Amino acid sequence: MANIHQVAKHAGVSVATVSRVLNGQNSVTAKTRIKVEDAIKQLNYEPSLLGRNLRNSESRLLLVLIPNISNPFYSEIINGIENTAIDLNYNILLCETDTNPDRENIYFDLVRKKMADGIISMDPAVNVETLTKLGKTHAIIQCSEYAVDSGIPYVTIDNLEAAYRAVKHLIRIGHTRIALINSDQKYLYARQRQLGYQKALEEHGLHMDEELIFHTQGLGFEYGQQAMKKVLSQKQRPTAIFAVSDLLAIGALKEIHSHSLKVPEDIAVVGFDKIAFSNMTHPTLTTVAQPMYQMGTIAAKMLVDKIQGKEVESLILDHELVIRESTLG
Amino acid sequence: MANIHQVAKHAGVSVATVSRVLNGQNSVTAKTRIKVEDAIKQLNYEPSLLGRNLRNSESRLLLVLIPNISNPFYSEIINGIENTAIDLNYNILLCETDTNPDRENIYFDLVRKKMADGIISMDPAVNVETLTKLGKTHAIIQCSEYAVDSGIPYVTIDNLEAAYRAVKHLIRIGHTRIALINSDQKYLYARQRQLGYQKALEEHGLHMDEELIFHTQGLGFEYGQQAMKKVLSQKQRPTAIFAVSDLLAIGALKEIHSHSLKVPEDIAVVGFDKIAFSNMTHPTLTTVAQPMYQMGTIAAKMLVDKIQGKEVESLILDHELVIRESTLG
DNA sequence: ATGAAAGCGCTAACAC
DNA sequence: GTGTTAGCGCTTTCAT
Repeated sequence: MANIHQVAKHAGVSVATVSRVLNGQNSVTAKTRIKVEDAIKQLNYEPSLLGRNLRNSESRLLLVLIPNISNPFYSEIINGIENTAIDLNYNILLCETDTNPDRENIYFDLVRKKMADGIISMDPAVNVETLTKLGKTHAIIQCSEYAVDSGIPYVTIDNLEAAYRAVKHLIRIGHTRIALINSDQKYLYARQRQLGYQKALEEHGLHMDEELIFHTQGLGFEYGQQAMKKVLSQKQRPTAIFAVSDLLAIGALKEIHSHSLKVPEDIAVVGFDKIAFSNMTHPTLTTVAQPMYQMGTIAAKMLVDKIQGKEVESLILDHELVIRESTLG
Repeated sequence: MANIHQVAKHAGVSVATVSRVLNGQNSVTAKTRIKVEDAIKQLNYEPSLLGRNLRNSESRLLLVLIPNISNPFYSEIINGIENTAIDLNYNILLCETDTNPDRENIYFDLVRKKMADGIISMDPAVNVETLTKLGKTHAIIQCSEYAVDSGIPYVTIDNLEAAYRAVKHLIRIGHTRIALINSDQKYLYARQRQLGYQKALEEHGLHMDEELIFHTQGLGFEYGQQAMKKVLSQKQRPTAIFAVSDLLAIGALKEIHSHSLKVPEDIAVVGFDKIAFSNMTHPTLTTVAQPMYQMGTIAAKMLVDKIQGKEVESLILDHELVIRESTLG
């Protein structure tokens, strides 16, 4: 593997000139440029990013912290991040935290040790103090979930409003006994969506029955299924379910079916996120669409801006209620 | 941000000694070590990986090339890769190729330019020649899919045998008219699974009807749905479907339902991969379990071995037919 | 337009 | 056990 010195020697120029050619500076004669390019080709030279990055004090790597890679909600976001990163000549270091502080700390070290230029965090609650502190000295953006007073810019949607509209839809089509399948209250979105649920009920003079609120221990469908089991064991069964994620809603759907009940005839179901699979269930799932791809795109742009020292403002994106079969009739 | 020199100065020792402390060498007096550690703490020093990596001519990054991040089949594999990488003190650079040669080339450059120490490729067919060539000079492992004569080690399963068993199961429970929903034949696994399908039919003296073989243009469920539409438009409807992936099978399921047909009563369905969703469908999906997590684990180990110059052997892992509701009765 | 040389932050060979 | 120093491969300032 040749280095820049050998190229310079072979081309009969100085390393500075080679570097100029490499970086497309126009202060090089066409003739000299040709010589250098020939040498590069002949020696099969590839400039080392290790050298360049050290010199430039940057890694051109963005750390993406994601709780769980298997959750399809994040796939779309990552898509947006990656495409934007590529455009801006960055690459992403995808890191799964499993909501584990130790794990997250390993990844934080990458930015502390200059192996990453900044962080997009999607699970800031894991380690709020550390994140907040790190945010003072390093470029960080929060995406979807955010720690409110971390002072770190975020991009997200209005979860309260979105949940409010979802539940209002259920009320509008005649439901009065609506269960909430929520995840752990440690998540900001969980608290916000619950507030939206309450707001809708109150606004329509419906009694908010604590017995109709179920909290899951995890985010996978199996937890939706478990929760639904509890819902169905109630003496007075609700006629509708609002689940705070499609995954939970799909688990609920499964459980409803296994009791030979029909959706939406016996029970209507609304999910949240509009993951691809929500359109493949039987029946298809009414859900709240989040602009996942766009959110990723924006988070990446914000982060690169931040890295470059620009001012960055938090952003709240639009959502949309998508009515499908699970709430028909 | 302090550097090693400032730490050395502050501690009253040389940079070499600081480096020794940093790397846990035991040739340092306890007293000296303390001094250094104090200085590190006081200065809030974090060693730069940029410097270290340049010096060591390594990046400690593994490039993971994946066709599509939204496909849940890969999520589990990536999980295995990442956990193993962390254990071995590496990190992963996750890159989505979208089966696009240009895109892949951008990523190949990362390893050519020393920003990654090796590659785990999951879609080697995109760019076989380039990959083969790169494999001569760089550490590469193929995972799941592989280019047969690239000479690059791989870890996978026996796709022919797995498909053979899946179809045999359908035959055993009485089906004689079995359609194949296959993806593009450009994929090795698609060709291998089709051979397994044929083998099972032949072995039972069943006629292989070309009209029962359907090729999709893509891998998402919408393509399974499309294919199923064609299947159902046949004059003589098959009684069973073997789809080469769960995603396709789930799309097929959807289409079957929308024709008010019942699975497995009217049509039995078998998928492939055992993705998490395959247990959430209605009915649950009979499928072939691939050891995705283990495959990722092994691929990562193989790659690190290769990077360290060790000999690496290709590996074929076990699979398992998981019989669920979609083929009951 | 080009070259010489310093230096990014680190490790390790060598000397004591 | 510790220090001195070269050098990993690059970019950039300052000369010329």
